[in-house]
Amino acid sequence: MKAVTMQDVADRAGVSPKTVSRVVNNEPRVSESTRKKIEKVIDELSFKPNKSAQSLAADRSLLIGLLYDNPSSTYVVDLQAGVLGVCNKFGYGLVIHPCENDSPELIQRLRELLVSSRMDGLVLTPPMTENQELLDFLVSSGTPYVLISPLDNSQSELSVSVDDSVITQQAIQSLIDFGHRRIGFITGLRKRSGSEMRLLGYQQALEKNNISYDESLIVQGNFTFGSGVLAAQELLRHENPPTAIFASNDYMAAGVMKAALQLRISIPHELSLCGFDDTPVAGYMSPGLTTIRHPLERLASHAGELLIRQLKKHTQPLEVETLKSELILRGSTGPVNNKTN
Amino acid sequence: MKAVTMQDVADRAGVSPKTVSRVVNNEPRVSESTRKKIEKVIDELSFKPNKSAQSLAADRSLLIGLLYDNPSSTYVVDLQAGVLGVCNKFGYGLVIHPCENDSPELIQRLRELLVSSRMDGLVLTPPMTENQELLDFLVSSGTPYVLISPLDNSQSELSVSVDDSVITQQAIQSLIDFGHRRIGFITGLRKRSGSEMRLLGYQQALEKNNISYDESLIVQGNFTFGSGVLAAQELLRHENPPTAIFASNDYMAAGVMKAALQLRISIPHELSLCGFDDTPVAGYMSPGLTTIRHPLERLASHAGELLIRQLKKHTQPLEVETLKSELILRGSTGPVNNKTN
DNA sequence: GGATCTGATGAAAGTGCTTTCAGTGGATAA
DNA sequence: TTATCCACTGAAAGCACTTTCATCAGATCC
Repeated sequence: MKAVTMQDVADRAGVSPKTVSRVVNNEPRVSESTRKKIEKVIDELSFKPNKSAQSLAADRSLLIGLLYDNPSSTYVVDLQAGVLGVCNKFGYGLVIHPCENDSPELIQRLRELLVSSRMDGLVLTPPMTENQELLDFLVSSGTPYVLISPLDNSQSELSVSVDDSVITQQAIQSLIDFGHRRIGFITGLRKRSGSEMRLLGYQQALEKNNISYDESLIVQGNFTFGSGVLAAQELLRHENPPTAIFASNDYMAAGVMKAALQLRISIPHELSLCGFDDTPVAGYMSPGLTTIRHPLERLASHAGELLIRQLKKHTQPLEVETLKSELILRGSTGPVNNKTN
Repeated sequence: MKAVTMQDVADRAGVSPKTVSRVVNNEPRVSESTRKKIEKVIDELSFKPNKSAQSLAADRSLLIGLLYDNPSSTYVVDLQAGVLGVCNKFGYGLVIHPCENDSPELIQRLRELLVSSRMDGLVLTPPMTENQELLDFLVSSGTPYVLISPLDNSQSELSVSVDDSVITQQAIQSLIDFGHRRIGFITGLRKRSGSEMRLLGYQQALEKNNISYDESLIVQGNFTFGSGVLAAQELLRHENPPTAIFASNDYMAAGVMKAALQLRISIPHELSLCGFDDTPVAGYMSPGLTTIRHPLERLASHAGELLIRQLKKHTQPLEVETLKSELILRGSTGPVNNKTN
């Protein structure tokens, strides 16, 4: 089962290896006729270029890296799926790199990875997208990268984003439409722009509906189940408790559900609850959790394609496609229960 | 920032590139003194061999593949973490390959991947571990592989396994110790050996405690939330319903919880519930779900190491370490409620 | 019509490592 | 002592591509 080489193709097509190489790499300066001829032979022999040889000769690895630091495995898997898809499409390999954004060794580790894997470019996800030290390092080392960001960061060609504030506003609006006026908000880690954008969306929705912003309804969480429980307890023991709670992710929402159960507050009759991320938990809770779903896989594939097109020389620029997040309505939200009013 | 080559090291150490290569690859026939000397230079220059060149010259990619087809993303991420760890340790790259075991194109896709990525070996996970056609293909194509299997499949050096039956038996025993005698069992997909092993463990536990096996307490599920709901409904409407239910995974257990809620059956007071896998859901449900945790990451790293040692020429065989699954007790299981008796 | 340009093609020289095979010198055997 | 062996080392030839640069015919120009 000896592998077919470029030389084999060249011989069969009656051209030089260089011309085959031109066709393989989509280079110009090949007459249409010889291109067709060579493509035919490539097909017949089902020739695949040897990646190692390509890398060695061209001094590029045909590898891109995906950096993430996210406790939600569904999030990670969706990202991977997206990037993997484009990688396959363009003949690139994917190097996955789970990391710890807060680790002092982050950059050192990455540097090692960059040396050993020689990745041609990187896709960064939050929170690394906001790690300035990291970004500086990448720029200084000349590593191309693309960000998947929760900001509408249209600043550059370098990022793909969905605006968390827009969809959050929509979710809050849906609660308001159900008649809720006092809506608790559990934040994520405040330093993350995603958290800030969600809070912003909340504020915008209130403003739009002339509901005054009550600081005491905003409780700090840290994206974990436990923090959701605590935050909910605080909110639900409020002297004038909210009739709805928006949690900045599903895990905290699950925490709210637990707290509500403990306090014998029924969802959605006495309390409406909305999460964020549409993790499997959301569907498996009782009642199902109303939540927000980002088109993660497509975001990731978009980011990957952006990166790869930037890396390849002879490619058309990517047409931009608008990606929309979705509000998933389930049983955890509903009309305000009037008996309490 | 020109990269350091083997030649540079050779020059600085006053030896030939070949000797440096010997040191890098841990080959024998190098005197201790020159080995030390070369290692010193490698350190000073922080030389890393160029993977592409290595691959090209030695005709091996230094890549291993991880094949999985599992809806649980935590499962997938744990596996990846395990294999990734070993890969880094041994200077290998990891190619992740989510696939569909039932797809007729599975083998074709894999063949393409094998051609384009030239992976040196594969780690297979269930259900691919039981896909004979796939295994045959791998053997015939001469691709080394290692299995992560739920069978105690000590048949070969080629597999790493934990015996699902043992830990299931333990879980059922714990229910029996709580006084349960009628224990419902929701199976997974029956063709999977993991499912069979779990059922076997259930049967063994009953037998050991002289509890007769009641076929009507066994309901078929398919690992999904929905199937859990249905199975639970069937069990709970049984004329002589079980006081405890074992679901073959957490998702189905979540389904049971939902069904119980609908039927106003309280967990754990009126019904004990045990899941399998210890996914995040288990911790986020109310009450928390008693479940079983496999040491997945370590299984995966073990499998990876087994594979890589097999691939590398100059390595010691791996000492076997016994990996144990764990029963995680949470609020969903408890003593039989005597008021119903 | 000769000079110049241009698009298409190929020859040759890398790319950084491993392989194969040929030494080399000292130790062991006869 | 001489033949044999063995541990250690290196020279040279790849590996399958890409790069650079040269070539060459036909088109374009004045």
